[in-house]
Amino acid sequence: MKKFYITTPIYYVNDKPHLGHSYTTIAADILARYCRSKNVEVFYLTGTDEHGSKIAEAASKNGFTPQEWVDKNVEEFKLLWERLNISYDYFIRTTGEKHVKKVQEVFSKLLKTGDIYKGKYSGWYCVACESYYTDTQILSFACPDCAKEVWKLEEESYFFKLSKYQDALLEYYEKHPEFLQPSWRALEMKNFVKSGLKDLSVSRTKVKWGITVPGDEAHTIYVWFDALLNYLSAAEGKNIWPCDVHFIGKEIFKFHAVIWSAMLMALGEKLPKTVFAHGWWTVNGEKMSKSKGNFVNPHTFIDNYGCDAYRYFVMSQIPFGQDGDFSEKSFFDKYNSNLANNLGNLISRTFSMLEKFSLQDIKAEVDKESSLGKLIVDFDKKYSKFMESIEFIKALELIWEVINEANKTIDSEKPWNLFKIDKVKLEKVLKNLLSAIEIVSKSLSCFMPETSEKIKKIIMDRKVTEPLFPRKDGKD
RNA sequence: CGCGGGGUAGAGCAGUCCGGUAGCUCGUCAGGCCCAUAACCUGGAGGUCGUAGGUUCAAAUCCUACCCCCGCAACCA
Repeated sequence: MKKFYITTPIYYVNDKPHLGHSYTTIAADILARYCRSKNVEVFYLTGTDEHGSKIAEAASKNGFTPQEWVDKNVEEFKLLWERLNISYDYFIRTTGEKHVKKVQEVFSKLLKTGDIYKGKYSGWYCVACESYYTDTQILSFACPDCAKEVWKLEEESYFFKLSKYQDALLEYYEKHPEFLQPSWRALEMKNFVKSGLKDLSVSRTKVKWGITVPGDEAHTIYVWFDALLNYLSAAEGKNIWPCDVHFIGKEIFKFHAVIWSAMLMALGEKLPKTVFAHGWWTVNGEKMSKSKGNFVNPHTFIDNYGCDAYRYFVMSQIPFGQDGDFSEKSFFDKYNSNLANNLGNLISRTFSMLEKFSLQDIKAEVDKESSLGKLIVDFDKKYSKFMESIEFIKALELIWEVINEANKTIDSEKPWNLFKIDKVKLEKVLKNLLSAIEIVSKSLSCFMPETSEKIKKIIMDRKVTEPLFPRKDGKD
């Protein structure tokens, strides 16, 4: 049996899960479900990143130990994934014993091979923000975040020999065009690597909440070095490395395309087959940010519209990879027009006709001569192509093409007239519609699992008991 | 000359590689239908395709210059 290993990033537990987190996780879920539907054995990994100074800070501010704090916050993520019907196979936490051990093991190994060495890190340090900044980030000796004075400091640090892998990385990108996607984003990464890589500081003396460097208690391991290794530690013993797809947001593309890849090279491990960086959401045209407090809380939309409507909206609103905008207005419009009117109403009218014309016993059968039938015949091939090239929006458009054509067919064939004049034709038309609905239900199972099940049940019962997506009123 | 993405109807986007009647969704207007969740179907209105030049019989599409928006520019996941 083929195996497929897919991951989301591990999310930093200090934030509550928002639109961005849910987007990546839903996308990965859709691909995972698609693969399972093709009888591929899937390992879908998600989890949380639980180390770092910000977490320690927040914990103490709230009167918790860091561990208590992350234990509490991780539940927020698990709850949301449950509500969104996320079918992950394993949830990794970087404070887990197995992961910690793996990270220290890797660190020791690279120390031994010389890919990690002890050196001196120097940079501009802001006492208030407790972090370092580079020359380019500093404007006239002021911290770019809080504008306070910064000081040139130097401290002992372990470094990863990132520079050593510059040429190997470029060669790898060249030989594996499918590795970094979308390709236009890959160009950015290539240019970045070409511009020259510096060795990466992978330990901190000022951060206490982290995995300690084996044999050197004064240092903790840099959170990214720790976090990236989750993909490897979670897979240990499962014989599924290399990973097939890392789904990530564009803001962390570099960490995956460059640092993670170099780490794997240093370890002698294979690189993942694909790293796919999706775009960012704006909200009502504005960037999501803490200062604006405009993070979209998925729960609000799940409460009002349901889990599947939410999954549908985020996938249908923008092509996967590009940036896009989230607004309640567009959510509302899409819900009504695509889900309630097109899909929901198609199901309603079809099954009410079956009942009205006493044709509940007929079986689905494609009329290959009809334009609807032609769509159905070509469907699987096109659908698979879009899913496999991670063009989710195109797969959805294809499904809606069938839905719209089915609605058109009803209008042009006028079954209510056929009922009076041509019962043979009537059956033919309705059988064709049934096969359209079957294929819609089947192909929607990755995107909207609950809805897909509901439609299946409607097909079985030959009866709609309640609307799939009740139309919403009250918004302009 | 740091790197990259983008500027096409009221909104959101496709089309640009491989020039040839400017297309889709939503909204809007008119008509149709009556099976259906006031849903569905058909048609109309609405764009000098960021600006200025150039190549060509023909440019949203190719070339040149410029303007505007948005990311990235490594130690905050």
